[in-house]
Amino acid sequence: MDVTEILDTLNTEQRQAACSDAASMLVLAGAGSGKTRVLVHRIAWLIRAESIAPDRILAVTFTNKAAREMRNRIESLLNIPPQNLWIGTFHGTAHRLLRRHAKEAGLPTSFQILDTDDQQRIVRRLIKSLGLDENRWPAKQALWYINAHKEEGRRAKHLGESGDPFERQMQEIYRTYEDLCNRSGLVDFAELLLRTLELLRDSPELLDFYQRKFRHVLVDEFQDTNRIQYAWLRLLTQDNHNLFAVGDDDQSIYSWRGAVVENLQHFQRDYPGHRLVRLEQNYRSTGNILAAANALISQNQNRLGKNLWTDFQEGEPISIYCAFNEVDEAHFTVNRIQRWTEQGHARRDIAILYRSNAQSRQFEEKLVALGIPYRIYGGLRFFERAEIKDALGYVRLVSNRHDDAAFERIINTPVRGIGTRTLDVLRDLARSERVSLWQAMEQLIADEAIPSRSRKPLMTFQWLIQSLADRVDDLDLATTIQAIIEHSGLLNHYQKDRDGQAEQRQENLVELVNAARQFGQEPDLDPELSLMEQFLSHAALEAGEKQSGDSDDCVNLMTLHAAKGLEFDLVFLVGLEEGLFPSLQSLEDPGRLEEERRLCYVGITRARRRLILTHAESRRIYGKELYPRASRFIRELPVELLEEIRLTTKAQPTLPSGRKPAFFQDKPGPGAQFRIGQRVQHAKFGEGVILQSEGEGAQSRIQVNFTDAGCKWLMLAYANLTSL
DNA sequence: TGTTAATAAATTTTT
DNA sequence: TTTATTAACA
Repeated sequence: MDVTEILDTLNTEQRQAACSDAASMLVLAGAGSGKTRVLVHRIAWLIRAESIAPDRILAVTFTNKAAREMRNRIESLLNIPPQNLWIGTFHGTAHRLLRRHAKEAGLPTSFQILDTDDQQRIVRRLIKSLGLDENRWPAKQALWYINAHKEEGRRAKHLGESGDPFERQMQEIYRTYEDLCNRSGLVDFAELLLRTLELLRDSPELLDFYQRKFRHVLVDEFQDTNRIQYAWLRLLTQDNHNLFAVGDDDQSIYSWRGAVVENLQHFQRDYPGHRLVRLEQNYRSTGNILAAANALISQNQNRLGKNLWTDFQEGEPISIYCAFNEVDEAHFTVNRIQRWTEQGHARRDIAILYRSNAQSRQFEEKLVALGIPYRIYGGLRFFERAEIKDALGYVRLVSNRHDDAAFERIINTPVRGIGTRTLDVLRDLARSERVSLWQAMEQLIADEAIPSRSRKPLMTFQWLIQSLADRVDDLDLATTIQAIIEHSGLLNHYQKDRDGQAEQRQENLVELVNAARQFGQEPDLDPELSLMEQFLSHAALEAGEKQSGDSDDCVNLMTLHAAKGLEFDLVFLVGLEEGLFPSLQSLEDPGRLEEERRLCYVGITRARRRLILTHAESRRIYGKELYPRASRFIRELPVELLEEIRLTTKAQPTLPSGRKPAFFQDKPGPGAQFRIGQRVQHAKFGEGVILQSEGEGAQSRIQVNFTDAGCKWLMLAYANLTSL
């Protein structure tokens, strides 16, 4: 087999990594250094040069998208689809193992996956049923508690006795939640991972089998792994240490979600004899952009260390625009976008990156006003939409009557006269008898213990689900879902236009049937499992596209987190202000601040050719006017790389030193006596010193260095300064 | 049972 | 400011 083509296109370091003969390998892959390339070529190398059977390679990623891309690229590199190659997300792979070994894992074969929304509903309801005050015990907090413990591998039974009443209460919630999930056959995202870890750990035969099976394990985005994921990788590679990890500590931006960057160090400790390769040549950005990124990230402590370089030109300087407020910021940005596209550049190569989703609105408004197509990343995804989840709720209950999450969701959707009181009785009964809500309902109906006014709708519901199950028995997946949507009354329910979304919702339901039909044609389905179950799992694990592609050539708007892994010719990094980016919550904590800085690093390194940073002097946040200082991240960039953009109406005449601009000296009114060096008082900013001025008349602006608020450019006309 | 008024909360989100 | 959730109401 000719393997040169696998190696030809790689640089020295990439090649070292791809065809290494060391068991374990840690690849520190800087932004834009070709990390996916290395992974793909490594797999190709293993198959072609080392004759490893594809089914003995496991490659794990974090997102479905990354997994898909890797699969596609391997296919095109090898020219054939590598059969039985295990490429998938951590959760997808865990799910696959749990389905295969449900019994050993202590799960019913028909277990269902809870997404975050389902999980929160369950916890909220559970807190209620424990008779707790929802204000004192917010579901969100309990959710966080549960997930954090699961991500650390701790079950409720592992938690020690505590004298702390808060801790005790949380433990009880956790215990009850675990109990309920077990009874209903429900598995949340964290549970998928933890369960799989326990499965392998507690079953020596299985562990042995998979250790032998997977001769090579490869991981993408290794810096994002949490404790469970790392423990799981270690377990699988315990005997041969064949772990190939690719990551970048400088792009670790998910520690708040349980990612443990230290896993990079743990790797070095736990895999003695590993080889370490740094990929530092960047194939994406101009020299200036990389210099800025390097300078910024060098401010962080405890890095493994890495310096990006490129063969490309220096390129243009990095621009900074200081806007008056968030409206001006959007105005400026969108004007620049228009200018750029008029020069013949594609919109799809432009991105506006912000710290928080709330910032998108201003930009949207301006884009709409100028008729520039755009796309926002990060809305509801297809399988997360209410109507879709309702429909799937019926499907779930039909296939597993004990699925309490599904039961809760659809018991009164569409409304069928089952009110809160009846539900409370049901929940109490279910809890005290330790049965599912469905069983509680059956019991309640049988006992005739409730008034017939509440009993009747329950019976109707029971009959409905039963009849759906009968009707659907021998139908295929798509027809089943179609039938369920029609006969459950959901379609009818969503025909009523309450919020102008009726049409969209109905379309989505039709689309769901299409999706189900298409799903039946998928090539890599497991013939051992029912199609329905696989479809439901698919819906939970891969929530679908964020948005249907309305137009191909769109300006991209997204958060910095969402931008990781993407690249654009022109990038606007907006809202660079203290308290916004870095975020308010991170200002006090050096660790969190470093993560913000890494986030900024990620943002900068998204840009291929041109990077424009903006910040505003005044910004409305939650209805309050704030006057934030420019972000420290701007100050951390080398001045020589930067170019400040000023929108002056007229060119400023160069004046002999000592002379001040005329308007500055004899402008009538309260501003008359302002001059450079003058101490002034501002209503919001307090005292400061005038540094310089620019512009004429109504456009004239002055720069004032305030004692407390820092340096600001102000419109002289609105600044309302008094001299001191 | 659906509407409305009040109230609270408000980063980031791969699965 | 916006948004979601809940309590009150007709």
